Amino acid sequence: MKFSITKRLKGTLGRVGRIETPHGAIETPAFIAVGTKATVKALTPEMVRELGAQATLENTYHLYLQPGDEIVRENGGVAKFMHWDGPTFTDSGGFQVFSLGAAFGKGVSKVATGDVAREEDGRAHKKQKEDHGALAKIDEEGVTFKSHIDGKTHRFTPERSMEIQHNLGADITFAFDECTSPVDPIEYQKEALDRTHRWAKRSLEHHQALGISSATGKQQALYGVVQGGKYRELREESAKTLGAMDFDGYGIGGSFTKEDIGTAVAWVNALLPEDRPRHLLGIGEPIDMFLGCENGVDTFDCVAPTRMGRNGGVYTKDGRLNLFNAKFIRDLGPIEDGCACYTCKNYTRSYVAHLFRSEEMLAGTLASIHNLHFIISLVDKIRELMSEGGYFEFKEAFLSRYYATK
RNA sequence: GCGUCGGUGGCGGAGCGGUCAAUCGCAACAGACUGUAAAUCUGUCGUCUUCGGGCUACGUAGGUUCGAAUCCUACCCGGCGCA
Repeated sequence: MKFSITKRLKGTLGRVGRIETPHGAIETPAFIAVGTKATVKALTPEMVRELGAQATLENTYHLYLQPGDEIVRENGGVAKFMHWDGPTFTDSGGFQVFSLGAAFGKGVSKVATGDVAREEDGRAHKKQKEDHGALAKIDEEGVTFKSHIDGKTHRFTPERSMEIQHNLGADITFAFDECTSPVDPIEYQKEALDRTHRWAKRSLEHHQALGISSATGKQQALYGVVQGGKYRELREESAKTLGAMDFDGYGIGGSFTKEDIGTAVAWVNALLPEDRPRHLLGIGEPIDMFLGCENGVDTFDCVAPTRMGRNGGVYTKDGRLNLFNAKFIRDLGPIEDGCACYTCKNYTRSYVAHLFRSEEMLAGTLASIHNLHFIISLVDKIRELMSEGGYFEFKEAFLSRYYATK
């Protein structure tokens, strides 16, 4: 992998650049589509390409459990397996340590808002009662967890995650980390951070020992993952510690409070080596794209566009809409006026609302196309303006319209 | 005509003397969703409300009872069976 910076946004940490991987280049900043189980849900790779995605991000935990990383390797690696002809990333499975461990049954989102500690997500709570507790337990060596599919016990260590990711064969991989809960106390955040740093070192050493991907025969890049929650001293310590290691790039892992995303990213990126790309893990609301880009993030990934899309939520320049609302039943306009996506060029809100109400699969497909196109082209626009000027004017106009009271 | 079973909130369908404005589905209305245990989940869902409660309700009309969606009588309507 090669990374080059072509332009900087004056007075900020922001930069415009290019990541070259064995399977193609990524112009940055860029939004990466999430395809956890080797598919961007509801979309074919051709659709994903057409709506503007430059790369996709798959998941180690999910593909290890199903179909198994050996099978993906036999298929020539995850990109070939899923018929995606561009660059790919794989997350390490570290996030699942959080979502199946600390966050299990507590309704704690990675982006905390308000009284998360006391709120209980009904769905997770119900599942917890069925399954009698968290599925993951952490120790110094790694994580023991139960499959959410069949309950069987498995174990991940940094070394194991690297082996699996080498079998999956993505161009860019991540070190095995622990994503803490936003409600964990600072003492635990510190303990987890130190462990994540030891895991980072072990990930890097094992990655180097493994050499080229057994699936593709290509050299893979490895990103270390900065943690530290909302605490500045921990974030900075993490950036310095990992920055001193020989990673190809860096992931910035959550957990933040919503207000702190921009500041936490700035603390970290001020200290990370400038010549290596940074990926902000799992962040994807429109406002976050601005905060990330001007604070030196090069790539993002997030499930929000596709998950929300499947649930009837769509982004527009005038804010988010819920296509299940009665007011759209007879709305003959496109989801978003002036949008160039396939969905908006060909269908009315009325039609897509009908598909959602009648539970037709195409609903999720059309909404996912629009949402991914929306967020990808937003980041594309940001990249263009960071390079050619007009970024701040655009940001102000966009956000004031997006958040205008309707 | 006789017999029999049944008529419950927008729909389906529980309840069969009190704790019933009435379990539960569906539909409807709104909300949540940020490295995907997610085509998932949550709330509201007779009516009025100063959110304490009030009012009207279980085909219709009477009756029994302290008390009825639940028991009795008549009638109306529907399914089935027999003529």
